[in-house]
Amino acid sequence: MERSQLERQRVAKLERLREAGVDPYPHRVDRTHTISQALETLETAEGQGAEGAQIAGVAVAGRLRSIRTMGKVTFAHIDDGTGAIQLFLRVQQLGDGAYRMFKQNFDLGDFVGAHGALMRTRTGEISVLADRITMLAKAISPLPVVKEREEDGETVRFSAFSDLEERYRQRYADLASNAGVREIFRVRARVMSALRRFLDERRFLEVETPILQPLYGGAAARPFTTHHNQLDQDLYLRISFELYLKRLVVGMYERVYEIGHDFRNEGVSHKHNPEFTQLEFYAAYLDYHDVMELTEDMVAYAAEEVLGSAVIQYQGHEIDLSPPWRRVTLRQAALEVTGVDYASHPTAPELAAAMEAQGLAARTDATWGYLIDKGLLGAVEPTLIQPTFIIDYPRDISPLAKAKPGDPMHVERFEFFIGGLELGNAFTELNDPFDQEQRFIEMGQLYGPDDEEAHPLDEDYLRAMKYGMPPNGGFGMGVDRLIMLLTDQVSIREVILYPHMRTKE
RNA sequence: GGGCCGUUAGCUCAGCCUGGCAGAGCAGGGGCCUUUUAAGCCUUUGGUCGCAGGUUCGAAUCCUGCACGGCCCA
Repeated sequence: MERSQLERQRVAKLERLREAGVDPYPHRVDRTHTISQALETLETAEGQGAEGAQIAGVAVAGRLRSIRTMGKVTFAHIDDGTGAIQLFLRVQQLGDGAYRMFKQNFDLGDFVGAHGALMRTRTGEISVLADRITMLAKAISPLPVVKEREEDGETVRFSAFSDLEERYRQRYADLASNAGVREIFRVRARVMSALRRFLDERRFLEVETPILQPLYGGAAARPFTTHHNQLDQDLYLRISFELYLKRLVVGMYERVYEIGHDFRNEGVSHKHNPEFTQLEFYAAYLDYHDVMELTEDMVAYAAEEVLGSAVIQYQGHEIDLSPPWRRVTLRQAALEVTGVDYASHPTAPELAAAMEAQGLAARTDATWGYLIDKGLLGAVEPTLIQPTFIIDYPRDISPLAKAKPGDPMHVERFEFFIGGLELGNAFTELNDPFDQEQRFIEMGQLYGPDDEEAHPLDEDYLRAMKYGMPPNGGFGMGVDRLIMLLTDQVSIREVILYPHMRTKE
C-alpha cells in the first residue's frame, strides 16, 4: 500500500497507541446515547427546570469532525450521523496521560467514544465534559476537511470535497464529508417507502420478476447481454418489467407493482444511468384516465410525505404537484411549441420537410414516429415545467398500447413531465392478442431484423394474452428522476449512490 | 460519435496567455495557550504538475496522441 506523508504520520500514531496498550480497533463500544438523543436529554432536563444541570454517565460515539486545542483544554466535535455534539476535554477531568494521548494520537476522521457529563459551555453549547475518551477506529487516510460558518442564516463552507469524479468514485468519502449528500439519500429512502405505502394502501401487490430474461421487451432500448454457462444460454438484462407484470394480470392478480432496476445499454448523461430504478404498476379495469389520476395523486403524496408540501422548488421554479395536472394531447402540444401539426404530414418525408420549414432538425433516415418522439416531443419537453400529461401518442411508437376509439392514428397513452424532465409513461394496455400480434409484426417491419430497439416477437407473451387479459391500465416511472425533482438536483448521478463510471486505467 | 473545458500537495485552488528555482489557504508536524467553534499566534513538512511522446539550452507552461471527468450537441 502506497502511503502519503499524512498516512504515514497516522500509522505512526496508531503504532504509538498500540505501544501504550491501546487497541486502535476495539471490538466493543459502550454507548448510552446517540448524539441526537444526548442533545435531547439535556434539553428535556432543562425544560423541566433543571437550569445549569449536568447529566453524568453519558457515553457517545462518532467520527471526529473538528479539534480546537487551547493548551490544557480542547474542544472537539463528533458526528454519528444523527447529529454532532461538542466534546469538552480538560486535563482536570481526563488526567494528564489521557489528555496527552488524545492530543498526540487522535486525528480528524477517527471514530472515538467519549464518556462524561452533559453540560453547557460558557457560550451555551451542549457538550460532553469528558472524563474518558476512547479510540474506536483509527482513520489512516485523511478525509477532506470541510469547515462551515453560519452567515446571515446561510451556511458558508470553506473548502470542501467537491471534485465530481472523486465524489462518485469514492462515495464513502463523499458521504462522510458532505452531510448534504447524506440527506439526499435519506430523502430517497423516504420517497421509496412513500411510493410503496401509496400503492400498498390501494391494494397493489408488490412482486419481483426476472432481471435475467431470455427475451427483452416492454421498451424501445438496447439491452445488455450475458450468458448462462451451464445452460449455454444467452440472456438479456431486462429493459422493462412490463411483459412479465402483465402476465401476472392474466394470472388474476388485479393490481401488481414492482420497484427495481432496469438496464439499458445506451448513452450516459445527466439524465441517464445504464442501471436505473423503475416503478411499474398494472391495474385491471382501469384505463389511462384512471392511471392519470393515480399518477398525480401518487406524486403529490410522495412530495407531501417526504417534504411536507406538494409545492416544491426545482432549479429556481416553484412547481405545484397538487392534482389535477394539465392534460394536453401530444398533437396540440407539438403544434403550440413547434408550429408543426404532424397529423397533416402523415409520412416521414413530409413531416421532416414540415419540421425543417420550422427550423427544426430532422434526420432524413428517421421514421415518422421517431421524428415525432425525438423531434417534436423533444422540443416540447423542456417547456413542461409544471406537471403535465401529454396524451394520445401515435400508434407507430406505442406497440403495447390500446388504440384510441375512432382515431386510427393514435393510442391511449400518456407520458408525464415535471420540471422539463420526462418522468414516466403509461397507457391503456393492449389486451387483444390479435391486435398485439399485428403490432409486433408491424414493429418488425419498421425496424428491420437487426435493430436492437425493435420489440422481438414474444410468443409466450402472446400465449399469455390469449388466455384472456382483463382490460387494464399500466404505468412506468423513472424513480431516480422523481428523486432529482424532490431534491432539486440536475444530475441523476447525485441521486444514485454508485453511478456508473468508466474504469480508470 | 462530435465540439468546448478541466486534470498541479490529503482537500479547495493560483501559476499556463508571454517557457527560466512549483505556490497559497485548509489539513499535517513542532511550539505557546484551561470556555473555543473557519479558534488564535509563531514555526515547519509535504509534489510522478493525469499519462506518453515532440519542440526547446530549458516545459506545469507550447505542440501531438491517449486516459478519466464535466458541459453542450448527436
